[in-house]
Amino acid sequence: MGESATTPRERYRQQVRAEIKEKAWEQIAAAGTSALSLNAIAKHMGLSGAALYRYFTGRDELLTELVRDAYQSLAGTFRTIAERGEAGLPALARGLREWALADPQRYFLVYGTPVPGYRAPAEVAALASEIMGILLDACAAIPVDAPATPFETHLESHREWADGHLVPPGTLRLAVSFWTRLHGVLSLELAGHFAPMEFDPALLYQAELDLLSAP
Amino acid sequence: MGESATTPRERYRQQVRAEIKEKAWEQIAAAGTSALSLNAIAKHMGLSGAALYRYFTGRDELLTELVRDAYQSLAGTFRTIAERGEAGLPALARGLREWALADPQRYFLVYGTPVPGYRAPAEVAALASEIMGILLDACAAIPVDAPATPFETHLESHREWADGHLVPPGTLRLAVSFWTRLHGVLSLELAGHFAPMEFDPALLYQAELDLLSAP
DNA sequence: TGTACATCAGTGAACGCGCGTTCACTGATGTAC
DNA sequence: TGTACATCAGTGAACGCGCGTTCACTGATGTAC
Repeated sequence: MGESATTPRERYRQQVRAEIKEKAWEQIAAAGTSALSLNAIAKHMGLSGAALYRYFTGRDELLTELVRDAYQSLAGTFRTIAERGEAGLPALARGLREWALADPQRYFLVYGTPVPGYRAPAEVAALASEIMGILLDACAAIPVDAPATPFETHLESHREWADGHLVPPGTLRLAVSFWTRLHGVLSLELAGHFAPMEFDPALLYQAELDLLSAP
Repeated sequence: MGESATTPRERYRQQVRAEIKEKAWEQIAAAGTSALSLNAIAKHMGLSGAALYRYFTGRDELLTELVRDAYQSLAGTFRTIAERGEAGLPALARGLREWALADPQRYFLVYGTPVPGYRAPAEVAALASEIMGILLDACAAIPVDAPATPFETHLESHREWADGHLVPPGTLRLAVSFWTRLHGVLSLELAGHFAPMEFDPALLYQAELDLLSAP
């Protein structure tokens, strides 16, 4: 329902498009983003390579859509948490971690090594901004001290990017630290850098979260 | 000197090998690791593609050597700082940042998105371990509290990886946090995720460093 | 309900490309006497 | 110092491969009357 207005043909189209993307994710998971190939996807689906051009104008459009979907997925996760009213930092942190672990390659498509030439689709900036906005709102509920460090002082004159969110520098710093610290743990964990050490990354993640607002 | 025993031919060989690697880095910087190609390197050097097989058994060996060089470069940076006797955390942090900014793609080769199938050369584990060792030694100079958080308690029974370094859990946690927090800032910065916000990442980096040992 | 036409998913052959890699070879550089 | 031989850097052609992409086409599915 809600899609009942679409014709069967259009429904079929969307189904195949979805299946193409699904196979694309499988391929990325198996051999990385650079191994993404329309021909290989087609073969996996029992189609000729040319058939996919009915659904995507080319490899670039597919990749761009995957990136967009990845951002949308993370933004959706945050939005859902916020709408449930449980938008504290712990809830967002848990959501972020679950989202990352559910599909590491999706995480890397958003936060991983950038391909030097690649330009993300415009829509992505808005989604990234929404994610930051939800995080800022959650941070605004936490009391912060007056600006003390040089960075916080610096933020006083560099916070136009937080437009619409009337938050003090301490709050901005909290949001940024939330982001960088949790990302630091997640990316090293997902890249396998903790493997030689036997500790549980989940506990480290929690510890970093706990130290955020209780300095 | 020290290499004066090598024949001119051997010297030439090493020179060409070095030039190949140089061009390889340029190529990686320009279009990412996945774009690394022996033929393209050869063309840039005015050689036929086949000529490079005198210097590397294939693309894989070249890539593996670049990875090894990257690790060696970071380990060397840390080692030099430690040998100078200025092995405090601020010195290591500064060294890490300079190393990362000097060549972002080299940084990403070490800490970036892993290629699902790829296995790092064995030598790399030893270098990673040396890096961690130097960091642990620096952290050992800083007084820490008795284990308080679940993560620190957990570390008491999971610290065999720090063998040879007789450090308390609080020290291990400090080293791990140093690593993850600074990496969090660096990787987001180098990937361009701070671009929309106008603040200076260097100040954030410094702030994260300052908050490490003064919780 | 049946026929005539339009739409559109998918095919298969073809294109040019750059890749990694092998191989028999040429010619310059070094070594032994 | 000069000659005979071995070493080795680099060539150029060739291999098979998979890639992205285009194009004229077939045949099934939907639409209009």
